[in-house]
Formats: sequence, C-alpha cells, structure tokens
Amino acid sequence: MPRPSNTAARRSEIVQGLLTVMAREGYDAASVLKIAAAAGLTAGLVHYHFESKQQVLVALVDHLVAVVDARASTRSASAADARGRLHALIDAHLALGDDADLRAVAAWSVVGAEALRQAEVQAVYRAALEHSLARLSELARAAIAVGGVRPGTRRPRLVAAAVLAAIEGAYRIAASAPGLLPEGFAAPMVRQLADALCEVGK
Amino acid sequence: MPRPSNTAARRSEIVQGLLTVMAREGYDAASVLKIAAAAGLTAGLVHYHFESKQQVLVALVDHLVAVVDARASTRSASAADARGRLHALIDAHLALGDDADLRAVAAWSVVGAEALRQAEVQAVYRAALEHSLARLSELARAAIAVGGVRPGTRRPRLVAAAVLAAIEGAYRIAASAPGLLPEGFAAPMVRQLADALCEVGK
Amino acid sequence: MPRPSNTAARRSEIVQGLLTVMAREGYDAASVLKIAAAAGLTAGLVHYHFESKQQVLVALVDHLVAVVDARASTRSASAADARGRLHALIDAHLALGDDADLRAVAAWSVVGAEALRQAEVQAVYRAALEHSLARLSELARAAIAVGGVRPGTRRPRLVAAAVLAAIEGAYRIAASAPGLLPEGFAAPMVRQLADALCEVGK
Amino acid sequence: MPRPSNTAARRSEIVQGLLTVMAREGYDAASVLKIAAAAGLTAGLVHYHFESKQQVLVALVDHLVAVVDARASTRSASAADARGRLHALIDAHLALGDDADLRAVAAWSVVGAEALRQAEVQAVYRAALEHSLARLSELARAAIAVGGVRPGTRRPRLVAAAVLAAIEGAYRIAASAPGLLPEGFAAPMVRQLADALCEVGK
DNA sequence: TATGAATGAGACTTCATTCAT
DNA sequence: CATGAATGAAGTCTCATTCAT
Repeated sequence: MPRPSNTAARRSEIVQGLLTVMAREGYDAASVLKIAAAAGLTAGLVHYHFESKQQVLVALVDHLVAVVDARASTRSASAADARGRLHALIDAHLALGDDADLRAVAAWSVVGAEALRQAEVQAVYRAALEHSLARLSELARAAIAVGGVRPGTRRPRLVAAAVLAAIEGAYRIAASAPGLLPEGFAAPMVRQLADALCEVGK
Repeated sequence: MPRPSNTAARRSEIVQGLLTVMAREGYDAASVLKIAAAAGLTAGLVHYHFESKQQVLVALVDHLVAVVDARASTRSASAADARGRLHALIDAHLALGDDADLRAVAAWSVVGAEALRQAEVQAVYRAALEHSLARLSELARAAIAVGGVRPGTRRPRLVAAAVLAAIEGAYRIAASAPGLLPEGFAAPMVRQLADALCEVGK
Repeated sequence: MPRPSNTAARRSEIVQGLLTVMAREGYDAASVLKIAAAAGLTAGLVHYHFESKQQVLVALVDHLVAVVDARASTRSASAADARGRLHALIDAHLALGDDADLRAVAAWSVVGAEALRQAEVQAVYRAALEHSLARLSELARAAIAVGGVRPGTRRPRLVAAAVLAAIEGAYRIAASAPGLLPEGFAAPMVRQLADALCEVGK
Repeated sequence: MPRPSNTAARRSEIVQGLLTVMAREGYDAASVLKIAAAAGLTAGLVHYHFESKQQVLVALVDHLVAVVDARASTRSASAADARGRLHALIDAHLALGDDADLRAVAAWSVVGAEALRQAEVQAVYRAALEHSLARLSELARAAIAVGGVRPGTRRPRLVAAAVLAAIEGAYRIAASAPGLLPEGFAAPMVRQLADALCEVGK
C-alpha cells in the first residue's frame, strides 16, 4: 500500500520559499539554507525534492507564468470588446494589489537577470515572453480592426512589442527603483500607450 | 621623483573588466579574480584601487550613465526640433550598434537586479532613472507644445514614464531573450510610441 | 499465517547490488540509494535487512569467498595429482570467464582497499587470505613431495605466498589497468610460477 | 620584482599530507580538511595550489613513481650482473624499511582501487605499471640470456608479468592484511620467484 | 603600485540512517 | 516487509578580502 506522496505540496512550499527570499535578496544570495528556512524546512529536504537549486528557479518561473495566465483568463472573461480584452491582459500582468504581487514583480526582475547566465532559465523566460507577445499581438489586431479596418500583420506586432517592453520595464522600475513612479501608475499608463498606438494604426 | 599615478587608468580598466564579465555571467559570478583577469591584472590589485567589489559596480553604473549622456548630447545637437530631440534621446539609450553596446545592455540588466539588494546600487540606479525621466519629461512637454498648445504637467510625465519603461523593457528583452524582437526594432518602436502618445495628448 | 520470510533472498539481492555498483564506482560512491536501485529495491529496505552499509560489504566478502571455494571444490575433484590440484586452486581464483567474474575481480580489488580503513572488513579479508594461504601451502607441499622427497615447512610456505601474491596482484592489474596483460594470461602465468618454484624446491 | 613562488614547496607538502591521511583512511575519507591539517595548512589553500582533490592524487602517484625510480637507479648502479640488476629493481619496489615506505605501500594500494573510478588516475597508474613492466622485461631477458642462450620475447615477458603481479600483490597483502606474511619476506620471495622462472626458461 | 599566498566563511550537494505510515 | 520523506552531518569547492614582500 503506497504511502500518499506529499511531493507536490512540498515542492510548492519550496518554490514559495525561493520567491520570498529571491524577491528580497536576489538569486545568488538566496541560499538553499535560506530558501528552506523560509519554507520551514531543512536544506537537505530541498535536494530531496529538487535536483538542484536551479530546478527550483525553473519551477518558480513556471509558477509565476501560471499566475499571470490565470489572472488573465479571469479578467478577460468579463471584458466587453477587443479593447477591453487587451486592457484585461495588460492589467493581468501589472496588477500589483498585494504583497504577493510585489514579491512576484521583484522575483520576475531577478529571473530576467538570471536568464542571462542559465540556459534553461533563459529558455523558460523566453517562452513566457513569446507567449505573452503572441497573445498581445492577437488582441492588438482585434482592437485595431474595430470599425471594419483590416490591419496588416506589422502594426499589431509593433503594438504588442511596445506593450510587452513597457510591461517588462514597469516591472523593473517598480522593483529596482521603488516609488519612482506613483503606485498604481503602471497599468493605466500601459493601457493608454496601447490605445494610442492602436488609434494611430487605424 | 614619485611615479605619476596611474590610478585613474587602472580604475577604468577594472570597470571595463567588470562590464565584460558581468555581461556574460552576472554580478555574483563575476569574481574579483575574473574581473582582474579580464582586465589583465591581478586580484589583489582590484582591492588596491577599490575598497570593495561593490564599489567597482557603482563605478560601472556611473560609467554606463555617462556613456548614454554623452551620446545624447551629440545626437541632440543635430536635431531640428523638439520631436527630433526626443527621438535623439531615445536613440541615445537604445543604440545597439556594436559589441560594446550589447555588453552594456546586458550589464545594465544585471545592475537593475542588483539594485534590489544593495542599497548603494539602488541609489545610483534610481538616480540614473530619475535623470532620464526628467529629461524625457521636459522634451515630451516641448514636443506636445508644438503648435501653440500648452500642455499640463501630467501628460508629459506620462509620456516620459511610458518611454522610460519601454526603454528599460527593451533592454531586458534584448539581453535576456535575444532575438525575440528583430534587431534594430527597439529604437523605432519607442519613437513611434512616443509620437503616438504625444499626438493623442494634443 | 505469517508470510514466509524473504529475508535471505533480499539480502542476496542487496549484496549483488553492492557488487555491481562497487565494481564500477568503488565503495564510497556506492551509496545505499544506488545499491538499492541496482537491486530494484528502495533505500529504506536496505537498512531493514542490514544494520549498516558496512554489513553489506562484509556479506559481499563472504559471498566472494564462497564462490571461489565452490569453484575450487569442483575443479579439484577432477584433478589427477597434487600438481593438478594446485593448478585447480589457482584456476579457481583466476577464472575470469564472464562479466560476473570481472565484476567480482573489481570488487575484490576495492575490498582490499577498504580493508585498510574498516577493522571488520580487514578481519574478514585477512581470514580469506589466510584460508587461501593454508590450502595453497598444503597443496604445494604435496606437489613438492612428489617423488619421495619430504620437503620442510619453509619451501611450501614460500610457494604459497608467491602464488597468493601473484593472484592478488593479477586481480589488481586486471581491474585497475585493464588490457595491460593479455586476456587469459593470468592463470597460466601463475601456474608456471608455481611449477617453477616447486621444481627448484625439490 | 616578482615575489619568489613557494608553490612547489606547498604542493609537495600537500601531497605528503594526502599520502599520510590516505595511507590511514583511504582516498574518500581523506577529506581536503584532513589533508590540509596533516600538512599544517588550511583547506582553502589546498584549492589555491591544486585545481581539485583529484589533482592532488595524481601528483601523489607521480611522486610515488619517482621515488621508486630513484631507488632503482641507486641500487642498480651497484649490481654486478643482469640477475643483480633484476634483483635491484625488485628490491627498489619492495623496500619497506621505514614508516614512509609503509605509508607509501598503503597509499599505492589505494591508488589502484581509485584507478577503477577515475580515468585520469587509471591513466597514470597504468603508465606506471607499463613502465615497470618494460624495465622488468628487459632485465629478465638479460638474466635469461646469461650463458649464451638467446631467449625469445615470450619468456621474459612472462617473467616480468609474474614479477609485477607478485609485487603488486605483495603491496596489497602488506597493506590490507598486515602481518599475514613475515616482515621482510616479500623481497626475497619475489627474487626467488624471478630466479626460478629465469632458470626454467633457459 | 603590484603580486600572489593565505584565510575563513559560506555555498551547493550527497548521503547513511531513522521512522511514520 | 516495504516505502519514501526527513534529518543532520560532512564534503568539495569558491571567493572577497588581507597582507607580507
């Protein structure tokens, strides 16, 4: 009679531990000992559930992407039109409502830097950006098309790229220069940016 | 007769060493030994010219900011109008003409992550962003004002923030997900973004 | 009705697991996890059947000795004379017919090194050598005695020691410098060595 | 003005440290900390002078081979004839005069076991055996040739192999089953073995 | 100024062993 | 009997920093 595994739960706890520590101190300073302590576990156990510290980071990236995806689905459902869905996607990325979000933003900032060095992290980071870019492109196309115009493929892609860059930049600024932009400023800013570029594109 | 001091030159070499290594491997992995080797020096000498490794990083940030500033001055001089000067500033940030630029972009990406942990780095990183933000604001105001309109203070600030976020985001994407956006895409994209927001603001 | 115990079978599987892993990676690198995996079991189970990893090693030594003994009995039975029985004992040690033998040779090599550190292993290793030495002595005496001569006690002991050393050395060379001596070279070599020393001793 | 390097001396001290500890506890148990302590140094310094623990082992093998070679040269010089030179080479290997020799024997025993696992160690161990084998072959040929006989190539090679195996085996037995053979027994035993095989070969 | 040896702390990781289930 | 989660110690190695020369 096999004992029920608690691996999934433990892995999740460990990922949260990394999220917490990494948001505060970066990846290298997030020692396995600190990660474990933040999760209320021992260091050895981290390596029982993960092959290496790097694998914890990869799992964390997966988690962060999943959270944004889930938020996007929820918000998108209650949007009235294409422009509304574009805004919903932007908001899903830039929602900074609570502590958890702030930690996630800081962590995402670190992930980008870590992608420079670790091939596997770069792959998953890049995949996340590609995913966002594709969805943004699609929504931008629909938003521009409103009113019967049939946009080409270039304009939506430019809008998507601009929105994605602004989102990533807003993350960075919020995490690394806190208070430089007023709280709650990011989402409306990027929405206006998207609107302006869509408008001009018509 | 005392030897002439070569401290300034040595400091500059060391900063370049950090730039090179950090662009490739991040800050923590940029050991003093590697930095020294990249500069053709020995590890001990780094600590003769800098109090700590962190001080080298601070010096590097200063250097990166100075390079962008110098480039902005040059380009701005040959601009015809307010919009041209805004474009010049954007281009100064996003010029990615050669290897040195690519290394600088990657390094700047790492600086942002390091700002999360080191108060002194955060201060200088933040100061750099504030500096850019102020100049962008000013130029945006002038660009919007063209035609006799007198914009308020909010709109230019929003344009500046959007441009700054897009620039920082473009850095990140170029460094951490190379090839995701086509080469040479960033500068025109941000220029169009700025134009669109200025236009709508009129 | 209690389940019939499978302890004996399990212990044997575990010993085989250690044999396999140790031949490849040495004793320290043969972690309990690897031993268990090689036997298709789990790590916890190893400690249910053995008090410690060291006890598995002791059991392995017993196993290796038993295998050689059994082989010696078989071969000795079909030998015509004293010299033939001496050759049979040599062959029993140096038979390297299949993979199992090669693993055993490598493992025995590691056992010798481990005997340096672990008193209990040294005791059982030494007992095995004493056992071989005694039998070799006895057979050497009989071989020398052929023709009516009555050898003293020194000569047979020297022959036995030389044969034993050559056997142990052949193990070592076969395991740690594979291919240095041609395959199948060891047994005839030691037989000739034994013959020559017996001859001279007459 | 370059400071004089003490690296050579330090490396030698570290190698001696490994020799001491390894003779007592084997290779895996010879932690870098213990090696350093045995040499009166700190653990970090070991890695300053050696790339890895394995490299210390390789250096130790080189050292052990060099010691035997030097001893062989000395003894060989005062030998009267071919047989004498063969005896000198045997004695050079099996001299067990002092503590240093005993440690060396135990260490060599461990080296053989380690050669099973580490390719680089195997290479250097094998090279050492090949070197000995070639010299033994040559001397055996000369010893057999005494009296005008011209031996083939097979017989000397067999003598050399037997002698080498007996030497390696004697090492093993001396190290791992101390006292099993009387002290000072090994060298005469192998000399007689060599003589007997040469005699028969004529 | 410059070198390179030296230190000591701390990082990641592995592992024998225990134990609740 | 068997599993697999959990622990705690220990191991190798890296590194910023110091200092005699």
